[in-house]
Amino acid sequence: MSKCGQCIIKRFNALKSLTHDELEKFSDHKTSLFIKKGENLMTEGNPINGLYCIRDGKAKLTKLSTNGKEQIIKFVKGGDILGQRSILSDEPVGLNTTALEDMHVCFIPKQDILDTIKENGQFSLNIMKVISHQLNQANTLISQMAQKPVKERLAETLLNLEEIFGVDNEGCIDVVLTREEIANTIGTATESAIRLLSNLKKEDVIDLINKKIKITDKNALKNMSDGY
Amino acid sequence: MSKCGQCIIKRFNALKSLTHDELEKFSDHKTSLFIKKGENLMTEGNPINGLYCIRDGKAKLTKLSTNGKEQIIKFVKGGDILGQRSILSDEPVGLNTTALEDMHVCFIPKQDILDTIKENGQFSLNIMKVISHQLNQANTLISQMAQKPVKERLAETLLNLEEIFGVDNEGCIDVVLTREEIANTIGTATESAIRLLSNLKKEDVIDLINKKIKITDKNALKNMSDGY
DNA sequence: TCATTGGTATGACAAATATCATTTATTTTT
DNA sequence: AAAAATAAATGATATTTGTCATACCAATGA
Repeated sequence: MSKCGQCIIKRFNALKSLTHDELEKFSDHKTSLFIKKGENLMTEGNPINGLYCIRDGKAKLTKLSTNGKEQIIKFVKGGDILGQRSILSDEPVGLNTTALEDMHVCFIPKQDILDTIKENGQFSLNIMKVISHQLNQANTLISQMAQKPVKERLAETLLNLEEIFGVDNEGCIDVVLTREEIANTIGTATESAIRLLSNLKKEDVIDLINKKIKITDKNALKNMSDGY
Repeated sequence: MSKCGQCIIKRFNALKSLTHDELEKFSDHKTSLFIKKGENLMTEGNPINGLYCIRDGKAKLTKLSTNGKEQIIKFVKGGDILGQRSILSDEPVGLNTTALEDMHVCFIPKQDILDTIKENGQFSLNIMKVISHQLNQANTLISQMAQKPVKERLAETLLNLEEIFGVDNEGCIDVVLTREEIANTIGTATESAIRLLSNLKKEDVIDLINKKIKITDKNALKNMSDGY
């Protein structure tokens, strides 16, 4: 199995402040796992005993609401780390992590993480920064969900998706989601999401190519997301 | 000014893991401030240079959405600490903190906090726990805002308010909010909030006494918040 | 005391969104 | 390739929620 020291993923996340020795320890203890599209990496309510570092692939983080509907809270991709919140607060996992495509993930045991947090102040601060940033994003999302109508939330979501996943060589947002998943992201009925996407296409703001979405008028979307 | 070592507030929050020397340092550097009802302790977008520890009083944490409406994200009270997210992520303040009644607050300079985080692993972990817990709550709220209809969100909010602020000697939720503030918490129009409160009173689930709300049938509210 | 103000309440109506039904397209299985 | 299953699209309609208008009430100050 490859060494953590050589993994380029670590350059992009909180692991970048680790010393050589700490990386060696992680390397020795880590396990590598492969998750198939549709499978769960973590499940809401379950305990967790380590940190996951995504080497490759995309996933949705979801919550099941009391009425049985799935709410997508967040999307993650290669370079993101998962499980830190649950490890730190010593609470069960809060969100389901479901692979949107086949994933390759590294697992680092909880104790190694906690030891390193105590020893390496900079690593500790980096992890805090990640969580702090996530909290800020979550607060923003609460406000948007509560205040914005569905059309604005859809516009916002499309811009977010392009921001997170980038575009493929045809200019399409580089992730494949079902209409239902888009609806579950913005918190609306699948039919409503479909209708609004159709409207956006008619208004020449987006293009629907195969299973992917291409933003053709980003400014229009930005204005729309702000209610203009 | 009183010493941090004697402050009972510290028993209830992340400050409880501080050593005697650390508390002394905080004591020497801290300043005490009084915020009148309606005034802001922190303002969205502003930089922050320390941690606030609420000794007494209640506040709402809000975000102004692009359409100019206020969204209440969270309520805080004596014993809660504020500003840790912003300090740690080195980002501007994310939420306005507005006093719901006169407040007494202690301010501890940022550098003291950062020094202590590096030196005291347990304090560091406690702060992380606080933020992690907040992130979990925020994620839950996203799901509720996105998936639940207004009536269920109101029921949920009333239960939350009683949980946070407790009840006074008449059994009323011990905080005074305007109808507009309740509406801004659940993300609806003021008139809708008023109407739904009136309905709840007619259904004998709550009682409206002066400016306060008394939950008279908690079970009914719980069921309602779950959509039954 | 009266007048003014801000918060609360309620009705009438409009707009947004969900639900149900049906059709069409796309993918998967046989 | 045909059949079956799943996903997407669209119309019709019901429900929820927001907006506007107006009335009411309670606190406050001249």
